[in-house]
Amino acid sequence: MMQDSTTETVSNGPANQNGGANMDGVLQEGTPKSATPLVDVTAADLLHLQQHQAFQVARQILLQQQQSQVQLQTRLNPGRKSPKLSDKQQSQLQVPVSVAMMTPQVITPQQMQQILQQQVLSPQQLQVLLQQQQALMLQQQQLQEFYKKQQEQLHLQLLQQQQHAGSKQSKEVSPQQLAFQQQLLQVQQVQQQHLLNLQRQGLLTIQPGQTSLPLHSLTQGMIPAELQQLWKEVTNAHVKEEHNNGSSNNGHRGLDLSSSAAPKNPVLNQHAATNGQYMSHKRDGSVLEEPSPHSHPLYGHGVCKWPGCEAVFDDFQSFLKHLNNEHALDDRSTAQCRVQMQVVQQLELQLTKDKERLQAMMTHLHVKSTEPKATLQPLNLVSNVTLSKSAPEASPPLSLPQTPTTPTAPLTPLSQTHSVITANSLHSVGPMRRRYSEKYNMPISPDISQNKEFYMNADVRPPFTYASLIRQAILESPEKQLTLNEIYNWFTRMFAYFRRNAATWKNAVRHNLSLHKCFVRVENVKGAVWTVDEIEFQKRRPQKISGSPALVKNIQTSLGYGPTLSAAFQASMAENNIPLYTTASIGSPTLNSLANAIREEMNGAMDHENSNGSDSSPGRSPLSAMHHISVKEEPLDPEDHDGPLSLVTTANHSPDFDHHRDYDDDVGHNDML
DNA sequence: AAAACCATAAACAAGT
DNA sequence: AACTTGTTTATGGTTT
Repeated sequence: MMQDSTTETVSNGPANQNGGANMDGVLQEGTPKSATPLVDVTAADLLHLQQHQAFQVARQILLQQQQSQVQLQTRLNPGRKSPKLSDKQQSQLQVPVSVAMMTPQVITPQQMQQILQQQVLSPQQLQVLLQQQQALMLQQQQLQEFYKKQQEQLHLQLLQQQQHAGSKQSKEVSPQQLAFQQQLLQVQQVQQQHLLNLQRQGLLTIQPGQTSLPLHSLTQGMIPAELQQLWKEVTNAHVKEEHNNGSSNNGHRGLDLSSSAAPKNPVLNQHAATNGQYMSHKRDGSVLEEPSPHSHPLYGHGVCKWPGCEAVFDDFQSFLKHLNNEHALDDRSTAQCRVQMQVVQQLELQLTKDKERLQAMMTHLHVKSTEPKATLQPLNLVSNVTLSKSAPEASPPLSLPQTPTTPTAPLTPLSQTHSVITANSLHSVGPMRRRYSEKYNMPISPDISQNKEFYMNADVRPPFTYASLIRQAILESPEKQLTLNEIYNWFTRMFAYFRRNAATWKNAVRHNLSLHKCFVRVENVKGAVWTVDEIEFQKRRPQKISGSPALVKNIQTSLGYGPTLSAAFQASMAENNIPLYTTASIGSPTLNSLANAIREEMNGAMDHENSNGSDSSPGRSPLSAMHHISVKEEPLDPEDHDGPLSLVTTANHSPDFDHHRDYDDDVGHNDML
């Protein structure tokens, strides 16, 4: 009694972990405005639209990085540089895009290594992944292309305006021009930011001569004062350059992308020196000696590999000089170093993300393969998905036993409804938000059945209440009765999620059993078993869809925000939260990501729902909806018997006639975990 | 705003 | 003594 007074340490554990763990450092919604105070130039309206998108993208990244930077800065320089720094920093932050990007890491090398180690890829997977990456790069390149075009257009417009205005003096331009120039600047800045980001993610290779980026990188490590100064120079020079450029020739501006920030070397344009054949005009001054290691990852193909440098050298000596000279130990270099760390980090994340994506895709495809049949033969599907589960004695009851629940709710319509939940309905999202509460209770079984594999492997919390699940467990049993332990086992067997935090959910199960009238305890020879009183169960107030809102919320929060973010970004953010949960068979990580994807959909899926009044399947889970969505995408998939990827097969999933016994044993081990 | 639900945590008791 | 099984109570969050 007394001794227990100390609150259990466990208490805060699960809840907090689930809920708040990852979200702190990640970006927060707002503050977009500050980044792009675009002036409206009617002429550029169209562009705006396009640019806006680009901005969004860039902004997201920036915000994220800004945050972490500030955070870190404050952590690193609590006292010393603080006065100056914070000062400058603020001004930096004010400059819409300029800086933001220098963000020292947040990941320790060890963490990274850990990540790496945990990601075990088969060669095949790796290959696929690589392909994916390539595709990504392609995308990025296209984006770059797009930027270029934008730039050109802007230049043209600028030119026109100038001509009209008739004045070439940058200082006395019309308000319009000013505005326009501003905009131009911003656009360029954002572009650079974005490009830089891409670069850092290793998605974009900077080519020699593309000084803009390097320069930008340089900025990263600079002392604020210096930086600001430089920024001014650059921007000014840039503007002028633009003017000159515009007025004199628009012909060979082809790839002005670089010139925007690096007016100095118009000659060195990226398209020129792909192979590093160029002589770099980079300022190379005095020669400092600093013994440098022989192995130089920083030197390759005659090019200085220092991030953002790209200087070209004929011989190694020159390079060494350059290295000592340009990349000596100073603020800038260290900053760049940090940046590089971040690059690595980014890559890690990217890799993780894509890997997960890949596996999710595979998982998805696999699942999908079983889906179509569902559409065709709702009932069979269950056994289908359940595959091995050709339970001899219990086959009929097990598949869709819940029928009993509501005579009013015919099975077929039900399953049909399920399949109906397709992209269509999804898109129709509309009016009603959330759940289709009303309606009776649900046959969650179809959902469970259909998503069985998913739940078995993915560390995703099933969107059902404990009560529903317990009921399901009991109903699935041959005799419609289970001991507590058997119920436990069912949970662990059917849901990866319940293979952890046993204490928590088991308590919840017990609690539910006791609490709800619908669960009746029956004394037995061997002890006691639990049964379900359907009537009571039905009595309960119309349940909401997937049970606990808390659950859903939980799920969603654990991943970041769903709805509004672009898929890409969401992904890129989601990865921050990737749990490294390693479980059964294949890839729990994958499944996690699958879950992510699904969750994305969930937001939508859940919304539309109520559309169908006739259906009486409130228990539908978003997940199942998701499933069908996927099915929808590829309606015809006739002979996909086993599914293309046998990956998903699980140990559990083998034939299990007397599965009860089997699992009880198996799970027994797990339980000890 | 209140009621109904749900999830969690936790104290306790009785049995093994 | 340590667990397991059940029962209750309390708290906090969400939906209707």
